[in-house]
Amino acid sequence: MEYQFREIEKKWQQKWIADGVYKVSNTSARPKYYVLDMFPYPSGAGLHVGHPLGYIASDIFSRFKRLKGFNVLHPMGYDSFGLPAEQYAIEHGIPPAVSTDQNILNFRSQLDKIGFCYDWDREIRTSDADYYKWTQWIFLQLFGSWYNRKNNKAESIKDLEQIFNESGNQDHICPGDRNLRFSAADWQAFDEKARQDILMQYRLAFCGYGEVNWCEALGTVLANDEVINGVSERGGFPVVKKKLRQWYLRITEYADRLLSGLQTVEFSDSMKDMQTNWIGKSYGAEVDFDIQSPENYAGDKKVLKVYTTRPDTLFGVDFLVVAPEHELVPMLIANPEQDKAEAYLQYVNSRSERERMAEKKITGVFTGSYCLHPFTGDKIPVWISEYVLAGYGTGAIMAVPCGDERDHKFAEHFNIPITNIIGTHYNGTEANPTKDAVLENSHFLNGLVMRDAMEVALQKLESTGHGKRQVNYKMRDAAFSRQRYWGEPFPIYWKNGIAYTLPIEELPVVLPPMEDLRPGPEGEGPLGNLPDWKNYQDGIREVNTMPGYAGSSWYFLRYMDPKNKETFCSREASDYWGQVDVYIGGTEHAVGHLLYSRMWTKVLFDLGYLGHEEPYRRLVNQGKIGGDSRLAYRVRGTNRFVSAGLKEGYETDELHIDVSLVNGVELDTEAFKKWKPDFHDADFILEEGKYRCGTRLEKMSKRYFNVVNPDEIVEKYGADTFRMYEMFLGPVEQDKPWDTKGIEGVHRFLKKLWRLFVHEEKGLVITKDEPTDAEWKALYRTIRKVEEDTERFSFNTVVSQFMIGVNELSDLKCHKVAILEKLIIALSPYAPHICEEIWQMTGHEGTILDQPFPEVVSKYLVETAKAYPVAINGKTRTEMTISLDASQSDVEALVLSDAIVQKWLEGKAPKKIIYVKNKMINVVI
RNA sequence: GCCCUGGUGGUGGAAUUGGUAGACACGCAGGACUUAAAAUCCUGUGAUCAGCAAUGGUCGUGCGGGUUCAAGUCCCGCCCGGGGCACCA
Repeated sequence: MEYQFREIEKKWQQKWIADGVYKVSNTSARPKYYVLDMFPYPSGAGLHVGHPLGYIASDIFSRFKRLKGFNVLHPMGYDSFGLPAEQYAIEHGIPPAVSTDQNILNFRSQLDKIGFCYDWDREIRTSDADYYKWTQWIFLQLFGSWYNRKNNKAESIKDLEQIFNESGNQDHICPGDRNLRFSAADWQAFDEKARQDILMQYRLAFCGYGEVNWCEALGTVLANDEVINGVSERGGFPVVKKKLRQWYLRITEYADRLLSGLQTVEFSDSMKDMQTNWIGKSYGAEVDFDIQSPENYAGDKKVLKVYTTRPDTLFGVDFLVVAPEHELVPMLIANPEQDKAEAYLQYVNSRSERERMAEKKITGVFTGSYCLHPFTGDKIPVWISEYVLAGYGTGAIMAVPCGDERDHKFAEHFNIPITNIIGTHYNGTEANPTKDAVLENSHFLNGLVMRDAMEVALQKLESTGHGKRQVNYKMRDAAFSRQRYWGEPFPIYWKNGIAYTLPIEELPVVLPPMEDLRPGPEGEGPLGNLPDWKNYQDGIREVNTMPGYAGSSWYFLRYMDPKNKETFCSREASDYWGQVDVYIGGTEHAVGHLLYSRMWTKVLFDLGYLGHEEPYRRLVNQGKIGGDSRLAYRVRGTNRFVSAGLKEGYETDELHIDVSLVNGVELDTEAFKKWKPDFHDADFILEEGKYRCGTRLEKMSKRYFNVVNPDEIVEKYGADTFRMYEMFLGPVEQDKPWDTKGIEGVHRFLKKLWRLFVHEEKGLVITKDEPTDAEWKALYRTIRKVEEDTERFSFNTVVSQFMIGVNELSDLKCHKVAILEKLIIALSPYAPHICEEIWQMTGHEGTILDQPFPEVVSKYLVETAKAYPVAINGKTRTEMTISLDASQSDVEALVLSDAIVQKWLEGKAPKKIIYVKNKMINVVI
């Protein structure tokens, strides 16, 4: 009887569902374990072989933990709001709700074929009203809270009103406007609008004005990646920046806790680095430079505040640079530079922030104005340049060319004289960002080492009132509204310019069905086109929707209690399941999703809805599987294709060929001719009778014809083979190319395993004989490695070890059930179908899923001797088997008596013999 | 530009803490079984030099230096690929 994987897999997938073996209970005597995948956006393209990589890893881990005696929560759902569905609706007239449902059906059928152990009763979809009701509810909590810096936690905005009523805001600096000051009497005198405007500046979810990419021709706001070189990706229309009212989350209030929380979780160091850098905490100073009034200057602000992290370089300032968006720019621009400056501003307005940051070309313009140095009184020119970003610090910098590379290039490019304050540390051609130089030309800082001068400068700035210490974060408050349709509506309506919340009884605010998703008037999203919906009592509804990360910021909580009608997740459920023990997903979510969900968790914790404030205890990043494209070379202007090895002799155009038409690199020329009508008459210049394609590793994408669908692989080799092969490809964390060819090896392994139990003609061949020590050793060595490596997510080496184990047992002709049944329990997380089938065939009742993971009996693994590599001067020359309890002198005597060692010694005495027990021996001559 | 990450045979990769580089597979070559094929099994397979062979020498983990008895692994400087950079998710 052969290994008939199709029958086996279908049979068990049906039986497992019928028996409800994957149902998870919130009450159990077993300890809990929560394994979570980053849930997918259900795109129309379906799954390719890259997607399930992380899902397979987490599935194996979940099954492993179950064998280890845990009550394992392993849910799946869909992040089903998002821009592509909306775009698809605009292009094809199919409503997002419809296409999303179709896509989810497709995803589900693809996932089911792979044999995952998800508890589908807990499935969630972020676009379900039952789900986003609670997303809206959490938004209301954010809206109804402020961050009390004294207590370091979110508190109710009602408490803040009470505080204002009693003592004004003197104890609680306004995060939205730190210059805002009012007394209790002021507060009591304010009208409703004024009070609400102030409260808005404290709320964790608040409204403000922010710049967006505005495309007049399309009448809509564009995402950064929809803008290319200042024009829209669709249609190529000009895109400019425009200020629109936006919702934000005050994540900056959590910056410090997001930083310190990193020390309590197991994320990779690189992941922690990325988050740390994103938060970008820096210590520095704000320095006030008085503006020397230009002729046309009429405003009342006379000070330009700059932010610097290097107050020690205060006397190396040669010019100041302000961001083009800086509020003082219109006042700073002075004749005769006015025209040039305005032309420059127009140019900058056409560029995205990313383009500006990536720009290597130096651009800028002199404003015509000067500031006065706070200590020397020198006149310092003020420039405008796009390399200074308005959102960071004060939007203005003091440029110190001798110490900062960008400032240096700027000074050189515009011929601005450079002051040297670090003596020989500056070579005149390149900035030196050292902190160890002794300062010169630096007034009261002369003679100090820069590192120490910082504190001196800070004190002086503060004591003279020219500046102050300032901690800054690169992180900005998170924009939380989108001018789009396919997202959660806000439970907010506006009246007299005041935002009011809808009563909780009215949640969910259901997204009204729409056919035509054209943008609304004046930069509004499509909901702006629905006057009936928009009107709410005597006000109007908020017509923005929430961004993609709203639903994904708390979904891990809903899985714990997915059907709860009373609350987003009961304290009982969240206290039982607690943190996600292992969270698996791609690094592309390193900063966005992970930081937002960490913040939401902290807010819910502060408000008492959760007992823990870090959502994920351990994070594992899975790599991407790249496509392995195949290329053909068409001789220019002909329909003739030249094989890759001969293409140098021709002028060719390169074309992507569907990978299914190619075996290895050899093109099936007949299939190619049938692929597209254009190629029907193609002819070929062959090498050695074959057409060889070029190859290239790149993103797996329809456009490159390199997409491999898991369904096809499962159909051809089975889910167990597919699961193991995905793991065998390499470390989960690493990016790697997909090459279907190697899958044969894994498939052969499963067939070989099968033959340990079943002979093709004789049927079952297992025996009840007592195993030998060699058999126990082969088994336990495998089990130990499987256990260790599974625990540390090294699944590729586990698959290798299973191959080694099965190879050894096959060589030993071992058909003993005592050995083999332990082996298949250990293998069942990796290849559940074949193991369950064998489990049943060998006479067991019930499922293999709940067996205990076999315990290693270490007496079979004890070694008494080791084959040591013996090196001469670090190069291995021979091998000697020596008892493990040998002493240094035993080893020296043995080694020196060895013929090969003697040959290399050439009669001389060795300088030293290094003996590292259980590792190696090195003879130094 | 900034941040992160990777680079080891023809290919995917292994080497967990500085200690036998290339485990395990794929591919390839040769052989067994078969009328034949498939399947299966066996042998070999980093490069290079010497040798009929057993075997032995040299080189070898992107490049150039360094530390060490010993470096794929640690340090310094470079080159190349991939991801992220706030409205793709």
